[in-house]
Amino acid sequence: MNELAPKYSPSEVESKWYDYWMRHRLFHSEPDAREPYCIVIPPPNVTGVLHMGHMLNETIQDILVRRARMDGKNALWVPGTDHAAIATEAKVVAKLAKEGIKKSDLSREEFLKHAWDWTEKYGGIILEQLKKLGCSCDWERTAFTMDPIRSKSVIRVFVDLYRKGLIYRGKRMVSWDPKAQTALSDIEVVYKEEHSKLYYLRYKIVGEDGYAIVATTRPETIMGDTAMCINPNDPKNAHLRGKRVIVPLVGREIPVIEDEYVDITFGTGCLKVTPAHDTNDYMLGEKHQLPSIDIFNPDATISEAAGMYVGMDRFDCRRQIAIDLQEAGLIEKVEDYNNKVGYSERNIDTVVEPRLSDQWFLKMESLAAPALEAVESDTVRFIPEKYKNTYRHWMTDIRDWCISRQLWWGHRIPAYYTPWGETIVAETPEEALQLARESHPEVKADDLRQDEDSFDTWFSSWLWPISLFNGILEPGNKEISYYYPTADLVTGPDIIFFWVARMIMAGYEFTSLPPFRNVYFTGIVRDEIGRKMSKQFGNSPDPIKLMEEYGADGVRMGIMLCAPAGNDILFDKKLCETGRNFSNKIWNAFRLVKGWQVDATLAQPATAAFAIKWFDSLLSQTIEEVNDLMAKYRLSEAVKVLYKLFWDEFSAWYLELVKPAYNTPVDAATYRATLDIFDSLLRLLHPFMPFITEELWQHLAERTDGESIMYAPTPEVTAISREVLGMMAHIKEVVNGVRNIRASKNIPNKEALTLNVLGSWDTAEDPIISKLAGLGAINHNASKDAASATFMVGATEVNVPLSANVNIEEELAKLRKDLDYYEGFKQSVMKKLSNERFVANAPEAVVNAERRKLADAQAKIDGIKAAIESLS
RNA sequence: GGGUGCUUAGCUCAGCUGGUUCAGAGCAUCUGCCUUACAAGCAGAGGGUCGGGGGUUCGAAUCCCUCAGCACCCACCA
Repeated sequence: MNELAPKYSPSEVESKWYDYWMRHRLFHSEPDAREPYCIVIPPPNVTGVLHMGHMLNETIQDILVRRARMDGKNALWVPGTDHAAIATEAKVVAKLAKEGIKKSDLSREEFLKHAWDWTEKYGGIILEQLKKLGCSCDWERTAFTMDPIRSKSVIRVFVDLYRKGLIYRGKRMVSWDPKAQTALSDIEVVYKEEHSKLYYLRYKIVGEDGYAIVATTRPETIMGDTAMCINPNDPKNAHLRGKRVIVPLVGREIPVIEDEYVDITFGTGCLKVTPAHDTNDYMLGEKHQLPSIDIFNPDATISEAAGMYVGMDRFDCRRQIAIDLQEAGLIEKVEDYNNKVGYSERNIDTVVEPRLSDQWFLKMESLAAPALEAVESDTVRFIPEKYKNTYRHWMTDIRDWCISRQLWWGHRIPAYYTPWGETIVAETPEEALQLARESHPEVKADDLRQDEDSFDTWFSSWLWPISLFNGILEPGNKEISYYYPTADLVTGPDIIFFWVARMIMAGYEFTSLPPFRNVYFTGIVRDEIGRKMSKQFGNSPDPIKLMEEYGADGVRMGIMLCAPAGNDILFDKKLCETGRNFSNKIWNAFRLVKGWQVDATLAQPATAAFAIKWFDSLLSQTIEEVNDLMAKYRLSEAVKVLYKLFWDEFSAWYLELVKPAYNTPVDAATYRATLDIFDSLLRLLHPFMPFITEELWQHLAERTDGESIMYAPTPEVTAISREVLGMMAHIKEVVNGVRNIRASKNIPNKEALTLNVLGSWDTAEDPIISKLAGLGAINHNASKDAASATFMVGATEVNVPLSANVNIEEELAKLRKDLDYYEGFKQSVMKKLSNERFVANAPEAVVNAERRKLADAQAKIDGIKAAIESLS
């Protein structure tokens, strides 16, 4: 085994084992008698590539799935991708533009052909990347939100909701993305604070000399003004009542209306009303029956209806109109102003425009009620809990969901318009035709016109946990009955409304059950200076390169070491280095053990027997701790605990204790026990570091083809001996004392030292201490050696006689410093104990602990004093 | 404007139910070691009045109030 290289190189190992797992279908799950454990992947965009956010997410999911599998559950992780309507369509449009093709020149079918080509070419790249990371997804179940089952599910759900009366179509003011030229839902608008200008415009009062001054941030919309509004309770504008004013530059006469909506304190208290381009103005327009002039084209250039600046971009128009107004003397003043501007979530450089259009909506109120209750009652548990508040807030004030998009890439809305103006919603054109013929038997298929719009991406992904098991089309089938509700959902808090909330609603609406039991919200991955990682900043390291550099296990460790649930994580490559170093540590510990020669005739040394007893206790204790942390989803802490166990306890203490001298064999019992311990450690680590653990596990025992550590059970807690743990703590204290002396006096490890104990302890510890501290002898109840270095173990003084000259002053100074510390400590304890109220009120155990502290401190002080005396 | 978090060592953060596992970890720094498992390593060391102030309590990093700073989410005020 010593032919193993001194450095672990992950690359071949990783691909070898992934192939092995795949070949033996070890990720595959079918319903059986075991308890199910299921996670559905938050489907990444089909044409996306892996970024650090995914790395975090998928690593966590894989840890949970692998752990559940080793806990004996029938674990299933279902992978898949999302068609990502706007994002993908935008990519395809951009690609076509490069080739000189405009979307508007293509038919719907032609465009979709391009989009599918694109999907086939780039789709699934991200899934291959997940394999590199070690994700144990059941690839035989890979799904796509636009594959036949998922598509049919979406259509069926729409028809169902329509027939339940929860869907309506209407002309509404919606947020419009002028670049993608589609409507958006409210939550797809991202507001950003911006420095802008507040223009004070002069509206001439008809029949008078004066002007009414209106403050606006959007002077380019004046062509759409159809009224000016004042507050009826505003004395300073009372003179405008019933008057008419003239829109500057435009010259149109508009009425002055009154409405309490207007804020008297803002600007001049006069508001220009542009019903076509502002949500509030739209409401005012409806209320006061004002005409509406839509001055924008769908791409937000100025339309014919504006009558001027036609064809100009809205922002160019704003600049130009400001100049023209200035020249015409129609600007009173311009102020700096900060306001919030809405951007399109998917085209983040595009300012959305409120726009009146026909859209499809889903009524949310009845859907929200059970979904809210589920989270409030912890039927669906949020981790961390703080997101319950966010969720409640949104759910109690939920607005109807605009589900139609003016896109081609997506599920086309199954609504058919008849020549006589009826709307028929049906799953297929055939069904629609049949329904149409009930009233008009003569109607032909060509007479029905299908709605051009498609669905919001989230209108398909909200069904994901159900549709993956075909639970919409075949409710109650074997798979959905077994795997659903799924166990855990792992996702980012940024899509709590987009996805999580809606899945819960869909769960109750279509299955009467929650879609999952627990939602683990990860943090947002940021770079080392706190910026969100994104392509725009170019601050996201390429995960594939990271894995090449540090190994998938190293990267997984790196990201988990800094990923507490719900807190943002500042990712630093250095953590992957820590992860890689850890892999190497495991590798080398293994090299050591496998390099030992075994001599079956040898008796087991007491040192080794003790070490095994101690480590078994420690292992059990740690398993308990890790179980608890895993149950609380504190994965990051679990990882740290295991890291410490392997590195600090197993490698630095245990292996040093059982290690035979160079070129001497080890006894069989110790060897066996060490392999067993190694086996337990590998199993504990496997969910976090699947590759290296599988690689080393194969060397521990013979195994048949197809066996894997993946299915080795999580180690169980056996006996924990407080006594042995206590002994080891004492041993470490003595050893550390000696090592400290060696370090400060520059004594090489090879030089054997003698220990004079001015007192005694269990001599069973002595061989262990000697081995670890490099001692020649330990003398109990010894007397003081004049030339020696001193340290305290508890209240017992320990001397190390030194051949070299001892600096008495230095020793004394050290002891006096210790003395000061313990005197101070004793004072504080005494103060506590002399406080009657403390003694009366504190629990007895606490008081007793304080008394013990006092006694210990006193003993220590006496010991130190004696030491000082003997030196002076 | 409303809400939710955060502030602990130079940096990034743990610290769950107040009390000897309460002042911790990793990284960084410093010292000494290429000691045949590992320099991607080993053995040591230094470093913090737990953001400020107040309160509750026998006892506060931990609970409450308040101030300051930061972050995020939600909200139609031009």
